[in-house]
Parts: sequence; structure tokens; C-alpha cells
Amino acid sequence: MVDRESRIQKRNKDSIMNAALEIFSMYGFRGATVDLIAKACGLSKPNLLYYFQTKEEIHVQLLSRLMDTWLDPLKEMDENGDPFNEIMAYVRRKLHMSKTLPRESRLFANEIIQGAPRINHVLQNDLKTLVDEKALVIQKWVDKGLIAKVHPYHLIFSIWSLTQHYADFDVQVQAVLTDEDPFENAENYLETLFSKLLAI
Amino acid sequence: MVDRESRIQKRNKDSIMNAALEIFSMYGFRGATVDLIAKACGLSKPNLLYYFQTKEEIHVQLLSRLMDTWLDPLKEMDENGDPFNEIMAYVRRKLHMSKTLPRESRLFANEIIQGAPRINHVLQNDLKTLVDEKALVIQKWVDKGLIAKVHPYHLIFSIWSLTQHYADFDVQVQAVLTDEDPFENAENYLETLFSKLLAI
DNA sequence: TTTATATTTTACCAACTGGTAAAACTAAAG
DNA sequence: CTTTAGTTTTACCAGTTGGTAAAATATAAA
Repeated sequence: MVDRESRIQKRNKDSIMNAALEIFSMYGFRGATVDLIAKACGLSKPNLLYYFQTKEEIHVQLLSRLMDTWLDPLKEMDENGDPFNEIMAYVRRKLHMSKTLPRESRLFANEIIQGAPRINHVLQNDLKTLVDEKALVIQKWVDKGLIAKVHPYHLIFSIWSLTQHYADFDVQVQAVLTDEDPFENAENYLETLFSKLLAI
Repeated sequence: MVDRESRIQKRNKDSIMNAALEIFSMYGFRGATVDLIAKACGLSKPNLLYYFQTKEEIHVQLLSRLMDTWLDPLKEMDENGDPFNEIMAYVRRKLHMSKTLPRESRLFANEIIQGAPRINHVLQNDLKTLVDEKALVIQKWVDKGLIAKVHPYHLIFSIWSLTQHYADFDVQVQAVLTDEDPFENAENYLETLFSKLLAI
């Protein structure tokens, strides 16, 4: 056995990460406390700190796991597919993530709003590289006349904002839409929006 | 003299509110400390607490001032104006607020992300009432055939998300768009988007 | 200039913060 | 069944937190 995790270790680390996601996504890094996280997963504070040595270590690990998940949907957008389908599929993946991973979305939002002190390098390297690449793909589609002329970067921003809004501002959406299911109508609305925007 | 504020009182209260906006918008309620706010405006902590008795009082007052500013642009949308112009003017007002009042936007975003513990009643009363009213106006425009058929509530959500994104996610936008001015191109992009969405 | 009032500083407090040391306990391998 | 390694608890610490009391200082009205 090299340095394999025991069952207990895996269970506890998972449970800590889950609790930390809950707390950090709600209060941000400064607003979260180790004790709150410990209580949320039923461990004592020193016991939690046996698995992760500092509060920051938990946060960094949460964020670095998240960034993969976060960039994946855009990576999948395929230059060789049908442009509108590719963009719309991306929108749907992002909306689905807002629906199924709202805490992750809020964790990310909190980090960005607070000036991204711990992931600025990811934004400027991984994220920027990926967005540049995909913006180029979109530009090619525009140049070939396959979709309407749009600013590729702002198109991507609009997809981010329109989809993440339903996770990050959930309380507000729920306060206004007391009866309907936001996500069902959001999908229809966004489908209309983007088909009109991109139609030749 | 009834209970008029002295010059000193006005200057200090203003300066505290400004510093508090800076800190609360960056760290959220839990992440902000009275001491950070005090230092940001060059007062000692007890001196600051001479003007506002608790941390919460500062936050509540900041938020309640903000809510007026926040709802105003939508209030101005006029049933009797030209539908597309009215909606587009609303978009421009919101975008302008993101540009000129990014801290206020982030203060609001922080509060909502954290579950709106201090303004849930405002969302469910003032905000909901206003949105219901304006959604009805939009629905009338749709029914009269003056704009394309859209879900009025999701139209409003999309205006919020598309415009506030440029304030709340500013670091991310800046990381991706290293050279251009985001707001100028955003305005053009949003003009195109909404004219295509709403065109008959 | 005196007096009353408003403002600021100093010194403090109890609760909470992130984190540590070491003892006590538990599980698993031999 | 013992030894060893892994896990949890207890007790603690120094710095920070929101907030207070009272003394000291500045301001303004009479």
C-alpha cells in the first residue's frame, strides 16, 4: 500500500468538503468559520483540522476541484458541430449546472465578487485561454455566415450571466416567481432568446 | 433646532457609510468587521460605534438606502411609452448603474447570494409588487402585438442578470477582456440582443 | 468666558477565531 | 492478542471580534 486513503479518511474528507461547500458558498471565505464547517459535518474542530491543516487549504481544494467542473461545459463546444446546436447545448449544460449545482455556482460567485483573490491566476490563464479559443471558434462561425454577427466574448458573458443568475439569485427569483418552476421556463426563454439572436 | 445633524455628524456618517459600502460589498455581512470599516474611514472603532450602535445597523441602513436606488430604474418604465424604447432605456439605466455603482451592485449580490436574510421582506413585498406590475405592462405590450411574445418575468430576470454581471463579475470580465472597454461593447451587444428578441 | 453639549480616546470585556499539543481511544495487521 | 498506526477528544493559546464605560477633549451657545 502506497499512500492510499482509508475508508474513514475518505468518508470524513468527503463529508468535510460537502459541509465546507455549504458554508463557503453561503458566507464567502472570510465569513465562513472552521467551527461552522465542523458542526455542519458533525466533527469537532480539531478533528476537522486533522484532515485539512488550515481553513485556506479546504477553500483552495474546493475551488480547484470546482474550476474543472466549471470550465468543462465550454470545453465541450465543438467547432465542427452545428453552430446553433453547439451554442444552445452549451447554454443547456450551464443551466443544468445552475439547477443541479447551485452551491458550486454561489461558491464561484462569492469568490469572483470578492475580487477572486485565490483564483485570479486561473482566470487569467486557464479561463482566458479557453475563452479566447472558443471566441475564435464563434468568430469563424460568424465569418462563414453560419450565425448572425455577434461579439463572441459578450455572447459568452451573456450565457454565463443568464444561466448562473438562476442559481446565484435563486432567493430573488423564488420571491418573484412564487408558483412556477423557474428552470423549465428559463430553458424555453433562453432557447427563444438565443435562436433569435443567432439567426441569420 | 429640532434634531438636525451637525456638520461633523453628517461628514462622519457619510464617510462611515462609504467605507461600509466598500467593505460589506467586498466581504458580505459576516466577512466584514467593524474594525475594517473604521480603518477604511480613518475613525477608531468606538468612535464609529458612537454614530452607529451596531454593525447590523450600518448594514441595514446601507441596504435600505440601496433598495430605493435599486428599484428606481424599473419604476421609470412607462406603460405609455414606446415598448422597445422603454425596455431598452431600462436596460441602459441598469447597465449605467453597473458602471457607476459597482459596489452597490455587489452589496446587493452578496446579500442575495447569502439568502437575503436582511431584505427578504423587501423582495417579497416591494420588489415582487413592482415586478408583478411591470410584468403586466410587458404582457399588455405582447398582447397588443407591439413586441414579440416573451415571458415577462424571465425578460426582467435577463435584464438584471445581463447588466449586473458587468459589475458583479467585473474581475472575470477584466481577466478575459484585457484590452477593450467592457461597457461600451456591452451596450452595443445588449442593444442587438434585445432588439432581435423583441422584434415582431 | 463660561457652560452645556457633542465628539473622541483610552481602557476594557466576554465570546469567538484559527490553530496546536498531547493524551485517549479505535481499528487493523501480524 | 498484541502491536502499531490511524483517529478523536480534551485542554489550551494568542489574536480578533462586536461592543461598553468613562474619562478627556473639542465645539458652540449664552
